[in-house]
Amino acid sequence: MPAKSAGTATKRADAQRNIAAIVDAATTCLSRDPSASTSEIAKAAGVGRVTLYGHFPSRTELVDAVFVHAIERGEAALGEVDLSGDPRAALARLIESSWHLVDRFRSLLVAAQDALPPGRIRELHADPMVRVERLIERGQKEGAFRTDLPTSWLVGAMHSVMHGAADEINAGRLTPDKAAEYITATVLAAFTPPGERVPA
Amino acid sequence: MPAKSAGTATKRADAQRNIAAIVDAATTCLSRDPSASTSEIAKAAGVGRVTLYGHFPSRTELVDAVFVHAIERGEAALGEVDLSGDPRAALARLIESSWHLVDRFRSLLVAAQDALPPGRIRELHADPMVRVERLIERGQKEGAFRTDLPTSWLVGAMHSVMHGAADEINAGRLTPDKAAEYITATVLAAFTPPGERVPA
DNA sequence: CTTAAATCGAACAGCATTGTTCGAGTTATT
DNA sequence: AATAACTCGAACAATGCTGTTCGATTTAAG
Repeated sequence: MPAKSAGTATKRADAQRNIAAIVDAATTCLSRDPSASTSEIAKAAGVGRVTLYGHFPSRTELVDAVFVHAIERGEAALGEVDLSGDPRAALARLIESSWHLVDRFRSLLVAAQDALPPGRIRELHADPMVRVERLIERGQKEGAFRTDLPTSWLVGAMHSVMHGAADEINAGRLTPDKAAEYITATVLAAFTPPGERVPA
Repeated sequence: MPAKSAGTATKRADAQRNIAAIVDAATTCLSRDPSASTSEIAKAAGVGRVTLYGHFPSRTELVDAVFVHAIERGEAALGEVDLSGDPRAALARLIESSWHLVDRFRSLLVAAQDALPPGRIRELHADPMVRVERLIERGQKEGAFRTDLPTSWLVGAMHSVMHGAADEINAGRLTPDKAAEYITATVLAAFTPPGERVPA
């Protein structure tokens, strides 16, 4: 009787291991090629294609699971960032952490964009978004960040610059070690209220 | 005898019309869906699929032709922008013009990215890029723009913000009429040298 | 040790795409 | 009006993907 307690259909140990292997393999495969096929992913996971479909009813649901997993890992990392104190310093710390996530998972975002139904991505991005938004709002209230542009725009601008940095690295015009520094300098300047001096 | 002068294989008038119609239709189709099929494009052009392949040997070459055409139109528009005088004002004018192009052709860029061989896009973007780069370099020499970040990074950052604006519009968080204003405010602040005041 | 769960590869059906071929019909050009 | 260029739709082959079914085999769990 596989049902230990009511409702929870307990999977066998090897099944759980394979599921984890598939999600892991899918993460790396989709990060390399957003349109990676299920064959490719199954092979990378060291598993038959049938097994994959045994655990995920469709490619779409697999991509969804991978995306959810990535978001969770991101949330965990971002949750440990100290967002107190001077908003500018806090933003610098947040960028430092966020940047690595964006760089690592941006191709995966592309995969999600043309596999998942519209709106699903923003639904999953909502929580991580809030963290950034809160910090920016606090900075605006304290006069550290400009208020002549909407908070949502500033969030988007920060996102855009990070994505742009990933592109620059891909194009070979930027080295990964300098990225965080450039992003921070650019965003801090962009957030400075008109009439105020840009921090050095 | 269709050969009027040596070498130039003169196409018949209706053929020329159809080619133009195909490129036009492809532009709008690929702008809506970067993975639009040749059937879709042919139908939109009011032309048989065979005719399309009669003029373009492969889907790839059609995408290339569309992209080249778009770049040419863009170059023409940007060539009329006055880039003299205060670098900040000139940049604002350049953004105003560039923005519309980015907004109109960004999906087409996606189509090009996964249809054209790597490097081809940057090859075609080289000329338009120079225009922006020159202006930023002048601004840097005159002390209007920061010099603690590479020119190529600043170019990329401007590009990223414009692309981000297009995303915001797509997501319904931004209206097209405010976009140029937001972009300009953000980029001008981002370009301000550390220690200097952000222009109002 | 017994049983149920999980695995495997091969093979199938279905779908969409690209690019080509054919023959018959239409239209611009001179 | 004669000719060559052009167009059309239908049909074809080749490819690659998704998702499913089959029967045989391995493996975890009580």
